[in-house]
Amino acid sequence: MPAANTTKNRADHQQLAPAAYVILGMLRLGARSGYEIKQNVEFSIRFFWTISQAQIYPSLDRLERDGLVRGRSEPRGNRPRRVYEITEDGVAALEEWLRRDEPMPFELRDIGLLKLFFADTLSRDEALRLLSSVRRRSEERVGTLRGIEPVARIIEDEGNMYPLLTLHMGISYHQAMINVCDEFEHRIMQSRREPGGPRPRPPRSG
Amino acid sequence: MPAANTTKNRADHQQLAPAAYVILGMLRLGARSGYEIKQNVEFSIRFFWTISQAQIYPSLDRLERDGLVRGRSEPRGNRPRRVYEITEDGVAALEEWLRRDEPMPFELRDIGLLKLFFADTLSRDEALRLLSSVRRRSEERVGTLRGIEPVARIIEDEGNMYPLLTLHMGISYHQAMINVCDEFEHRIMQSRREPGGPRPRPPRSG
DNA sequence: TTCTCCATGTAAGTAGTTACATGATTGG
DNA sequence: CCAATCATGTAACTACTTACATGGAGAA
Repeated sequence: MPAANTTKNRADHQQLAPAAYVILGMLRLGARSGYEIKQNVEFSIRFFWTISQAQIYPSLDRLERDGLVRGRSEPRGNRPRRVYEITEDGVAALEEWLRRDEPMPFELRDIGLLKLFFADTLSRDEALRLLSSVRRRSEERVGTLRGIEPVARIIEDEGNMYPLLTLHMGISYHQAMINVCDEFEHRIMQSRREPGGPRPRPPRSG
Repeated sequence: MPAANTTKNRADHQQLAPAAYVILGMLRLGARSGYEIKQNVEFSIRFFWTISQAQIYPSLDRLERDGLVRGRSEPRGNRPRRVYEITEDGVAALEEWLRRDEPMPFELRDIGLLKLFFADTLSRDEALRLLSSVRRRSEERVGTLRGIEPVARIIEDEGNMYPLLTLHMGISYHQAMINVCDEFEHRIMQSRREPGGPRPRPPRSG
């Protein structure tokens, strides 16, 4: 057999960086320029995936070299502009990725939960203030997500139903967080004795 | 007045990296060595915050220089070991951080949701397979989290109730994701006509 | 004219991880 | 005696962001 891939021959279904699949996916959904890809990302997946402008253009170049996208210059007046479309190979690569059975880590970095975890150091009222700011944050997030819903319904009418599903996931789990906050707040408020509340004794002392 | 802070004098409540607050918080909760801090992180906050071993030791050094922790050598037999405790200044820094009113971004990077978002490219059955793997992932997560609950209750009995709260948040929002998956699956299964299902027409063609 | 949007490109920085290295202790 | 655990340290890498730079088009 010929010495096919030495190190990083990515043309033949070697796996790409996640950002590359995002680009392929957005092109398939109708985005055309690097700029539009970034817009779409900001309007849709940014709640569970981000991609910076600086990644997009080099990534598009590479995808074109690999034959997964096809680009052509289409200036707007005098302003340079390059539009892309996904190739058959690109669709194949995208679908292969979607089908691929690989671990899908759920990576969360949440300063809110982090602070909350350590909130026992604070007085009860201070801790409750922190809790309520975490709740508010989720309420706001639910608000923005609900604002996006009409657009997602349009996308659905165009034959893509999964964007709406992921939107519902976002709404639901932030709603769940709100509910837990509320429950906890009520429990605490009921067991209210001394206003302000004493700090708990330090751990490992009893 | 004396020329106090030139650039990075962090002793006087300049803000630290999140990792530093994690270390302070874990010390307050009873962790002692760098090793124990890492263990505790893995057993508790890793679901919404991670910290690699390589960060811990340099960070402890710096905290000690700043007077926020106090360390002393306490070897186990011949094996070197350095134990730390949080100082009053350290507690103050920790509490200042907890009280600080700053934006608390909810940063999620989730390949599962990302794939799901683009799932309309797949056939219906393939998409449903993907959906069910996302659901399974959350089910497993709920399982592990429930497994931790008894420990969190012990922590609560020791006077720290917020770790249990953050644990409940994790359980609740994964449960919420499971529910959304189930609902969607049922809706799809009901509207089943042709087995396998046709691919949706590409967008922007009508 | 000025502002915002469209549109691309890149240099520099950094926060973080992976990987490796070392070695003592404990339990089976 | 072997494996797992305890315990620390650091070099190298890399993925990613921030920041800066450029400039045309269209609207107010």
